[in-house]
This record gives sequence, C-alpha cells and structure tokens, in this order.
Amino acid sequence: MKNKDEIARKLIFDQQGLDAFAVHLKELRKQLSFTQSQLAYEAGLSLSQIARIETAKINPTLSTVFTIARALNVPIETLFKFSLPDSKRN
Amino acid sequence: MKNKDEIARKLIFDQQGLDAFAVHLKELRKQLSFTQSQLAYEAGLSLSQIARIETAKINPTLSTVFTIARALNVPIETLFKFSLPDSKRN
DNA sequence: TTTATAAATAGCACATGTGCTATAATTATT
DNA sequence: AATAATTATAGCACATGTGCTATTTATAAA
Repeated sequence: MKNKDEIARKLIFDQQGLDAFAVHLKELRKQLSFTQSQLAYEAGLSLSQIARIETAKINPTLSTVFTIARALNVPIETLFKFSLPDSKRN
Repeated sequence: MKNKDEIARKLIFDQQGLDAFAVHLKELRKQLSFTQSQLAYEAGLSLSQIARIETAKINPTLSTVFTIARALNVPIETLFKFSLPDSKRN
C-alpha cells in the first residue's frame, strides 16, 4: 500500500550512454598518460569516483565531468567525441 | 559537535560550467524550435527539470544530458560545443 | 614468485538530482 | 488591455551521486 507499489516513477538512466562514456574516458585518460589516481588528484575528486565512472557504475553529474575535462586539460567536447547508441532502451 | 562542524567535505559543483551549459542548451533548443515543454516530452523528462537545467539551478547527470541530446536529435558533443571558463572557482 | 603499482569494490553519511504537482511570472498573441 | 503560451519556482518523497576510508583484485616490475 505504499507509494512504491502504486506509483512507479521512472528515473532516467542511460546505461548505454554511460557505458560508452566510460570507455571513451578511460581511453582518453590513458592517451594522456594519467593514472586514475593522478586524474583524481588533479580534479579534486576521489579515486573511487573516477573508478566508478570508468566502470559505468554511476551516472556522474556535469560538474564532475567538467572538472575532469579541466584536469585533463582538454575542451569538454573532447570528452563527448563518441557516438551514443541510438536507442534509449536500458 | 556534529560532523557538520568538524568535517567539511567539499562537493564538486562547477557553477560557471553549469551556467555556460545552460545558456548553450537554451540557445540550441531555440534554434531547433523546441519549447521546453516539447523537449521535456520528447526526452521523457519533466518540464521542471528542463527549466532547472536552463536556469542552472541544478547539476544534471550525464543520463539526463544524453537523453536531451537524443530528443534534440543532435550528437552529444553538440551540447558541449562551448568553452568552459578556465577557473574552477565557484 | 615477491613486491609495487594501479584499478575495482564496498559501505556509510550526507547532499542533491529527479519526478511529480502546483503555482507564479514572464512573454507572445489578439 | 485580455488571453494564451511559455518559462521559472517551489516543495515534497525517493533515488542516487559523492566523499571518505578501507579492502580486494588486477597488472606491472623486480
């Protein structure tokens, strides 16, 4: 009888997009010769957070991504130079 | 004596980046002749959410942004074709 | 193999993103 | 002006992102 049972609010969560982003970030980071630890330090983020992003365990915020771009010293759009899978099913 | 007073965990929040993103998204949406309402519908997001993003009141997640890109039918990197202010002060 | 380094997991507290609904404020149209 | 359409705010509940700390697993170096 709780709301849980009656109302199902669908939260947006694009696993495919997050997977693609994760792979791309990991490649980019390696190209730029950063370890996760270095990136975390430069960005002021926690190491676990970087790992969680690169394994697509979480759905990071824009602030986090912006901070990563700055740390890697690349334009933000560089972090998004990959194609999204076209469906939104997840 | 609560943790609040002793430990100050600094959450990342890039207001400048969010401001820039907000402005860019709004312009892009108008160029593509979407109303906030239409975009919300197409993306499966709430109208309030679109408004909050375009006024930089919140720090949206990547899933949300991916979903918006799909709704606008543009590559994600299009949403990031603007330059981040270079400082991270906020 | 042993040792060192890097990456992935885990669990907790706290902050906040999101959906939802409603309302207010702004802008456009007549 | 009045009306309609669009955008901006607000508040609540719930889900989850993040920092932090610690541990485990994987990879590299010796």
